Amino acid sequence: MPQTHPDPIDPALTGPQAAAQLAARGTSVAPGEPGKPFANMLCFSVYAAQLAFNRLYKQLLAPHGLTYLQYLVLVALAQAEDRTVGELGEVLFLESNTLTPLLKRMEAAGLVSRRRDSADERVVRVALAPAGAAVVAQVECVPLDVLAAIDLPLGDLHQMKSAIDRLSQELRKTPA
Amino acid sequence: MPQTHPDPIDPALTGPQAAAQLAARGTSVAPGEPGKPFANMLCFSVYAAQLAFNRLYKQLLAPHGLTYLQYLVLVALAQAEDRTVGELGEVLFLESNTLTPLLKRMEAAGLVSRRRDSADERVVRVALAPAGAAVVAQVECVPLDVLAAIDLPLGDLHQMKSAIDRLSQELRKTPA
DNA sequence: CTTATTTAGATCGCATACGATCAAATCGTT
DNA sequence: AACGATTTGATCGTATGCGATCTAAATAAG
Repeated sequence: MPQTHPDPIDPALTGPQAAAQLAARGTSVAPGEPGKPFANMLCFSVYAAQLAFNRLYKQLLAPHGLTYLQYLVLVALAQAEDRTVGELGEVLFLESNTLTPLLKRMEAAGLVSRRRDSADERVVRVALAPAGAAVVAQVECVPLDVLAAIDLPLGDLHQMKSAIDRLSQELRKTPA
Repeated sequence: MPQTHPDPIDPALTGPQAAAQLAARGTSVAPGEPGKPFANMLCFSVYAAQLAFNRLYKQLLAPHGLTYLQYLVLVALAQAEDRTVGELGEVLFLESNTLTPLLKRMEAAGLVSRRRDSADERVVRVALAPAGAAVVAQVECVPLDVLAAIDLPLGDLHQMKSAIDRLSQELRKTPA
């Protein structure tokens, strides 16, 4: 059966794409090349780096049944008796609309426990469950493996982290 | 009706979360504080920066009916006659499983056109549609607005971008 | 004490991302 | 021509993120 491709792309407006060649110097910090559309966009560099980090972590965490965000939650919980959903949101820069479904999945997987605070029934306290603590121990070496995969001087990484954190702070100032 | 909270958190394993205090020095490049679980994780800094960028761009792009990724696609298409799905994937570091639904939504919105290559029917060529070109013109100033919101020296941003790009490259090497 | 306001999570819909799989078209070899 | 392997997108299921809205609990006002 030829000519019946899964997605034939029906009419489709052809359109005069002559309107190209627009500056498009997003978060521009330098003039751009034609082949590399995002060569000047700091935002894209951060975006691409996050994709790369996420993919590398995914490879290392998937065998333990963890996603990167779930790993972050476990790390955050490993350093405290428990944390409320709001406190988790503060350290992760996320809201309950993201955290609640995430924490429910993690609870279903036996990684964390969720409990209403008896003093304030609005508050949900999240803590590491036994299985979660076990997984935390298993993935303890993952960050070092990632670090080992990066062939750059530790000092450079320190500087980079400080710089990115400053940038982050600046970006979080404005939205208000 | 009291005591019937939307999500009561049924049995929930209480669990001895005593297994905390684990090093958890993810992508660690320095010793950590108790209150800041990710103070040493470069990966988290990148993650948080990406969230912050995305939120700021969302504010500026939403009035034009664009998401950040859709904006990136338009920028990429503004600099070329057209691009195949694969070529878009190369510059955006994404695969067809993400791009195809995205491009279909953008086509439905009249932002881009999708066409099978007549020479090779496997290939889909994506180009800027009239409405897409118009939106590109409208959002031309967005990157400068973002840049203006960042109270840091341009030189620092240049350096930061170079450093992040190097990091990105390193991270993309390993997965193979 | 009763009502209005605030606060903490939860819910819903939509838009990314990605692993796994599939279909169609092309290419390479015979 | 024919058939297997490769290439290019598309499809599906799941997990983030987030705007908008909702509920219940706690608090403030009267």
